[in-house]
Amino acid sequence: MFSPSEEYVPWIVNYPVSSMHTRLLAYTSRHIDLSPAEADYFVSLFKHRQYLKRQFVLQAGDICRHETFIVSGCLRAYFVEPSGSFHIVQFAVEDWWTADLKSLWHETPATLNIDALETTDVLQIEKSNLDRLFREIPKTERMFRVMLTNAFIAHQQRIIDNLCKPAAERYLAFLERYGSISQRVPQAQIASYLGMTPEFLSQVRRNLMR
Amino acid sequence: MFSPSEEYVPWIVNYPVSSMHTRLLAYTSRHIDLSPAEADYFVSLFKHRQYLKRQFVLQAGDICRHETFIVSGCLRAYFVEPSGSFHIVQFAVEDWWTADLKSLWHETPATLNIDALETTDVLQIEKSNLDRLFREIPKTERMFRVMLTNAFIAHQQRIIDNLCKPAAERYLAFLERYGSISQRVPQAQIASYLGMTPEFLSQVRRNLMR
DNA sequence: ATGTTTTCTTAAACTTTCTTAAGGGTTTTT
DNA sequence: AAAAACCCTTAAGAAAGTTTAAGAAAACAT
Repeated sequence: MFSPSEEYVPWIVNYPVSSMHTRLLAYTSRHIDLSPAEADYFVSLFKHRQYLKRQFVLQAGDICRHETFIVSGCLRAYFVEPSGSFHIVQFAVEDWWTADLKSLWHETPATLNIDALETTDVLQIEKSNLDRLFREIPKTERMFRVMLTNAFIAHQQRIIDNLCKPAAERYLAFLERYGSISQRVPQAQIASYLGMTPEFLSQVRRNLMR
Repeated sequence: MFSPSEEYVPWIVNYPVSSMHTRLLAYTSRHIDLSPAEADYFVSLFKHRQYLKRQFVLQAGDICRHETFIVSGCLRAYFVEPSGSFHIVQFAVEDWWTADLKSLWHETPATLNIDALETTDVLQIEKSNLDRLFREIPKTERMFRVMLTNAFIAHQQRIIDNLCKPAAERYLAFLERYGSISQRVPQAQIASYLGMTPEFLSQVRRNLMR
C-alpha cells in the first residue's frame, strides 16, 4: 500500500491559461490554418473558467450564453423530464465542444442542463464574439460548419443505433466509441445515455460476460 | 363519381426550371441576402432532376455526390440492416435538404439509401461546386452552418424523444411536427421512422382513439 | 479505521413492445 | 372483372425492458 502523502496527486492542477490556449489552437489547427495574429485574436475572445464537480455550466431555463470548449475534465448535458427522470444527451471530454445550441442561437430558455462530472477547465466564447469572429475571420465559420457536420453525423448514427440495436449492442457500441468515458463515469450515467435503466444495464453486462 | 377524364390531374407537371430556381431563392432569402448577380451564380450551380416513385437518389455503397434540395415531392432516407430490416432516418419534403453527409464530405461509401416516395423534383449541387460556392460567396457558408445547426437541434430532440417517450407519445409528437407528411406516407413507413413495428403502431392508434 | 453515502448487482413481478399469423380492404395490374 | 400486390388491423404468445426492493461492494468523509 502507498501512503496518501506519497501517492496523492491533486485533482485541481492550475495549468496556466496560456497552455489552455495552446490546446485550443492545437485543436483548431486540425481544421484551419491561422496566422499568428489571427491565432492571438482568436484565443483573445475566449475566457477561461474552471467548474468543480457537480457545478452547473448551464441550467435549464437560463439562456445559454456561450459555446464551451473543454480543455480537461468531463461535462455532461442532460434533460430532466417533468416526472423527474433524466436522460443524458452528451458526455463531453477534452477537445469537445458543448452548448445548448437552440438556446444559444435563438436566445430562448435552455432545455438542457450541463454540469461537471469532474473538475473541468474550459474556454468559453460568447455568442456576440462568435458572430464577430465569423465576420472577421471567415474561415473560422468553416471550422464550426465542419464541426457541426460531424456532430450531426454522429447524432444521426446514434438515432439509427437507438432505433435498431438491442440494449447489449448499444452498450458495446458505446464502449467502442467512448471507451475512455466509460471508465470515468458511473454506470448509471451510461445507462441513462443509452436509454435503459441502470438495473437492466447491469443485467446486460452480466450476460455479456459469457 | 367523377369520370377520370374530367378529374385526372397528371402527377408529373413540368414546371419550368426557372420556377424551381425561384423556390430555391425564396428559401435562401430566409437566411441571407443575395444580390441579383450572386443569386444568378448561386442557382447556376444547381442542376434540376426529377425522380419517379421508388427511384433511387442514392444507394448505400455508392458515394454521395451532391446535396439535394427538394422543390416538390417527398424523399425518404433509410438504413438497411444486414438482417434485411430497415429504418427510416428522415423524410424530406418541399424546402428540405437531404444527403448522406458523411459520404458527401468524407467521400466514403454511403450507408444510407435515399429514394422517392412520390414523383419528386429536386435541385442538386455537387460537393466541388459547394466548396466553390462557399469560397466565392462566404455568406452561403453561413446559411449552411445555420441549416446544419437547426438540423442538429432537431436530431437532438429526436434522440431525447426516443430515449424518454413511450410509443404513443412519440407518435403524437410526430403528428404535431410532421402532420403533413403523415398524410402522404404509408403508416408502415411512419412506424419505421418511429422505431416500432407497423402492427404495434396500429395498436397504438387504436388505443389513442378514446 | 469507521461509519456513511454512493454505486452496483440480483431477482421476481410487471409493462411495453415484438413476432407471427390470419383476415379484410384497397389499389394496381392484367 | 379478376388477379395480384399492397396496406391496415387484430390477437395470442414471446421477448425485451422496467419497477421495486433488498443486499453487497466500493468510494468518501470524519
